[in-house]
Amino acid sequence: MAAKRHRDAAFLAKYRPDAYPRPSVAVDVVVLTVKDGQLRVLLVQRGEPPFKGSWALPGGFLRVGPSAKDQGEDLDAAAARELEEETALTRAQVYLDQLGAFGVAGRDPRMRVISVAYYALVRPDLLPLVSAGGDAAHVRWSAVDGLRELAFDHDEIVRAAVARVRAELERSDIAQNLVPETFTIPELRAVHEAVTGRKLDSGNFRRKFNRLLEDGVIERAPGKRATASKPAAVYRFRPPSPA
Amino acid sequence: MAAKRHRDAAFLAKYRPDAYPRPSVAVDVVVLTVKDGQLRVLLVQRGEPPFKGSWALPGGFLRVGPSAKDQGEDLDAAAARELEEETALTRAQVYLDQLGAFGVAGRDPRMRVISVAYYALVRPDLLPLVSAGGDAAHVRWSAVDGLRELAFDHDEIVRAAVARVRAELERSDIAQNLVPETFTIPELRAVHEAVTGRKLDSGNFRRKFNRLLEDGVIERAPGKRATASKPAAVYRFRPPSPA
DNA sequence: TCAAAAGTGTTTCTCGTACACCCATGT
DNA sequence: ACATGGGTGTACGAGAAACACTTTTGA
Repeated sequence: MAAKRHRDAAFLAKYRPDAYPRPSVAVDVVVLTVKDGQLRVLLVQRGEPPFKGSWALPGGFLRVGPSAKDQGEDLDAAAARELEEETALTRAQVYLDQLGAFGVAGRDPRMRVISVAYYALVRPDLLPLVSAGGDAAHVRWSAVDGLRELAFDHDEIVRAAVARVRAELERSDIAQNLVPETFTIPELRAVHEAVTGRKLDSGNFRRKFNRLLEDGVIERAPGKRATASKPAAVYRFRPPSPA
Repeated sequence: MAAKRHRDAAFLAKYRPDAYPRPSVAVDVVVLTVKDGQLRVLLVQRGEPPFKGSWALPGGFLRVGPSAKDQGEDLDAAAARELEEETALTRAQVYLDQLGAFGVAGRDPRMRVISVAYYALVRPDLLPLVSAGGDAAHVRWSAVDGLRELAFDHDEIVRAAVARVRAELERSDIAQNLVPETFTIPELRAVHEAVTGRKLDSGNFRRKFNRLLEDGVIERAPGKRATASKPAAVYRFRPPSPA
């Protein structure tokens, strides 16, 4: 054991990273929205091997600069770029955050690839912009449950993203990135129901909502909205105050 | 905008990842423990440029195989290896989980490096094994607050790890990775206090502890422990039942 | 007028927080 | 004997959950 440690230390001292093979680094984005009362993920059909014809997450390789001075784009920028290429949505329009790195050896049959996954939340009123992007035939909003046969380990990445969003929903205000600018209480509730997959008591949800109102997180917006029955009051998330 | 998208699409179609520069991928480990009532992180002093002489997280480059068939070690394995090289602690002895990827361009002056950060929790009774590892002169357990002048962006990584552990502590049982096999209620409370940085009410903590007892997460261990005052009962986390 | 969904009220339980207090022990 | 810290009891408030009920509308 001590001998092994010694070998490792010796190895490290001599280790010259530029003399050894490097992995490729990809950035994949789990683009999520709520559509038809369901949490859905944006998938694109691959036109190239490997996994040609399979559905996969939008993504691509990180662009690395040629020199120490020009090291290329940031990871965040790469995620925003991939998002914009596939959906015509800019970073300012969506919530975008890193999920983690997925790098099991063999996950890409061509070569070693480390994928840094991001997740994005798209408000449903922006959905038309997405379709306007590329060719709709190879893009699809798929329900997040029971996904199979995705390229690479992308189903695992989607599962991780969904778990993350569910956890985040309970502790923060990310729900605002899944409703239009203005919304009614039942609409916000529908988002929570879609994400968690559970029916919520309307009365209890209203009380929680009222706490957000009192705390100033949410404010009344002008007007009412016609619904299937009684019209509902319209609200908006209060924009972050310019400190 | 549409024109830009088109250029990007054309670029992508022709993009041959192996023809473009790749980043190096490093794995850094935030090794945490509770020592002297404080949450502390393991730092090593760099013996090589860049940042020679500065304190940094233990870490190193991911070993990538030479071919599509042999793609090298998994990210998790690399983290476990780095941990063992620096501390002589094996993966089975500590809690080890991924934190995320840190890849801002320019974070390493030599070349583009994406660092996949992990965090590890070390029980204090294993601390002697750590010092037994490398040369103690270049290893240090530093308090996590107010860290400055770390190499690269390692202070940012430590901050992220601490935030993660604090959040995790409230929702899971990771505290068990920061106490010895058997422990008293006040000892576990001291861990919570060290991690959160707040004094906790001993009575309230005891009630929360009792819930864990009732839920079978924790069980009584034989014996008592002598303390500065009244001896305290000894407990242990119940090992996960072999399903 | 009837169903659907908005909106209100009430009750119960759990949990976090604050705080007063008793008890066993080492010094 | 007394300070220290283990261990117990109580009380309040916030919030989750379950559920009964009224009100307003479109069909």
